[in-house]
Amino acid sequence: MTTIHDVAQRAGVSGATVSRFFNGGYVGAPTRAAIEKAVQELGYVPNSVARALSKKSSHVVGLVVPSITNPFFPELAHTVEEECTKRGFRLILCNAAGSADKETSFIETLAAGFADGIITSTGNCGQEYDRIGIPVVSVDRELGSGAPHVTSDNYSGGRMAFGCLQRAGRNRLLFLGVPEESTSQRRRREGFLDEAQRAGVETDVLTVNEENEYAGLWEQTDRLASYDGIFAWNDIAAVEVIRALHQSGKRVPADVAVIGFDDIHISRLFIPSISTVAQRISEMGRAATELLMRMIAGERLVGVDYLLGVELIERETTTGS
Amino acid sequence: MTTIHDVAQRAGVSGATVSRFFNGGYVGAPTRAAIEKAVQELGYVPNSVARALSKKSSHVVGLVVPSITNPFFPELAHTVEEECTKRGFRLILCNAAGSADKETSFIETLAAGFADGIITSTGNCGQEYDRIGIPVVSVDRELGSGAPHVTSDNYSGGRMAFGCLQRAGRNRLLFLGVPEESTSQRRRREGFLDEAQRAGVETDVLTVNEENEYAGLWEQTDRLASYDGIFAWNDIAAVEVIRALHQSGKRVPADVAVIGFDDIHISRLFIPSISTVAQRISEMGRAATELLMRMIAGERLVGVDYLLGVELIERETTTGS
DNA sequence: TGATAAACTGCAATCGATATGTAAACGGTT
DNA sequence: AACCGTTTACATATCGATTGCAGTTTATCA
Repeated sequence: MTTIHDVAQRAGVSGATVSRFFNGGYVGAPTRAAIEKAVQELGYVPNSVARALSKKSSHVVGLVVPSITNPFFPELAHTVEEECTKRGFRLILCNAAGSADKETSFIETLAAGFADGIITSTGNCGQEYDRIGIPVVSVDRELGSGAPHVTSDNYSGGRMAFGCLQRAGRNRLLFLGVPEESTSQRRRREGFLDEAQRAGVETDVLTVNEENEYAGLWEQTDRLASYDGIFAWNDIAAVEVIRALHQSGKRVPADVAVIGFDDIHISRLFIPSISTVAQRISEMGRAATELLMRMIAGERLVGVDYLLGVELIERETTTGS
Repeated sequence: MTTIHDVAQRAGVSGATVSRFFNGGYVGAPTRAAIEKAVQELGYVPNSVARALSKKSSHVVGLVVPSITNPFFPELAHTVEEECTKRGFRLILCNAAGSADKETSFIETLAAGFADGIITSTGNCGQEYDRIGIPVVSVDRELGSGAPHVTSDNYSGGRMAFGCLQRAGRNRLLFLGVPEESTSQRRRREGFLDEAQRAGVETDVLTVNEENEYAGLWEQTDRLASYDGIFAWNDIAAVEVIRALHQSGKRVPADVAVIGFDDIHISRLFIPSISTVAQRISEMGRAATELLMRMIAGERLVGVDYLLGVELIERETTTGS
């Protein structure tokens, strides 16, 4: 590995001068030329680790996600990435894959100079985020800590989902979620159940482990088929449940109406197209990035949270035939 | 930020001893206890950047992907992640998002101490990888460089796809790809076309920009409907084309049979389920990680490439109905 | 008991880059 | 010739941790 000193030696100057060459500072024209030549010849690239250690800043943002196979997070990552790039930051993605250990390990690594800030959509390690000392913004989930968060109005979304199924004339309803309940899921469930209660409709709750792509769902097809309306806590779960119903001979939406949450890309493509409560994913990414950038710039943001509206999108899985 | 010296001071020992405490070395029992206590009280976490600079190793692997919205890459990332974790490495994901600039920037950052090795599935910057001086393995695509690569037998896969469509009695065939042709796509196309020629079946080629989720596809529905068999170069493209056909009133597979490539999770779930040439994604991740680990351990691997077999999976989009 | 090895600990150099303080050289003024 | 502000460049300390070397203490064995 060629270092700044190799370049300095070759150009006949000191390391400090080479450093200034890269970071803007007084460097005379002939010296500049000599350094350029040396850099060229040696193929020198500044060592970002050493630079990060010295500057205590890396122009890198870390995005921690709980899953990478649920397309919601890649879609979110995509917009965050764009926003970061626009501002001259690079984004690196860390998949905690549901493990709190991995998450902690990522947080610590990122905080120790690898990244200038963290955007997280995992909520397992709330207290960790408090003591790491670099800016943190959470998106989609709320941390216990004082970090700003950007979330959708999940509660209203849950209510909308109920309304949609009700208008489709369904009254044997099921909420389908996962056992480890995030704040997002809780709100969606509560909105759904509150509205159902108000309307006097009884509703069941079923949780299925999402490990192994909701494999557990396939052992429950009989039970699923005993409802005529299902609210899946996200679109991926909706896809799985529609497939399971289809497999067991039930028709969607004729026999069972299904509505999801998120509005990931596949929901529009699926046949039948999937009704869902749309989160404004790109807006979430944009808002989270903006908050983080302000914090990195030195603003102290506490209790500055975004609550984004959601939108009911009625497609084929709830609208008759 | 608390440093090793804060801990040392509080525990009444030298920094070196604290370092040894963390890295395994001679530390007496009472000293050990004192350090443990100090670490506890201060909430000290070793700074990974400083550690990486000193040790010239970070136990981090970077995975560079060309896209994150095509689930193939998240699925690949998932298996690579597992393999890395198993070996005590962390994986960070870098999405080049089709931009060679971003890719270069990631490579340089990763190479300059952030990562001990790189697994890449982007082929835009072949020559970059040669001069960075850390181990590189490519997967799914081939770099121009001497880096080991792990690829599927795309050529055979293309032939299988043709065979499948032929057995379904189709003879007005289309290959659907993207304009920026990767080595993978080229092989698939060549296998498909060679076999078609051998069988005396004429075949068209259509490329559609995948930006904006294949938006261009929707302007070509008439053309698509003029074929009775389509080989999409990957499953996501297959999903899009099936949706476009469905939208324009064509039936799959009755009117047009469609086969994809990859066997991502959604292919099995889609209705109709999508026929595809399966890549052994987890095997690819495993092989790539293993090669990289051997290189990190010091082995010089040149010309050591894996060519993994593919498997035809006939589902509903090609098998009558 | 004395010799020798093993266990333990600290000092200081090092990783590669940045930043501060210092100083030389510039043409021009007094 | 002393002084000016400005530009240019170097020496050196620093970031936070690791590591070789050396020194001290404790354990082991003849």
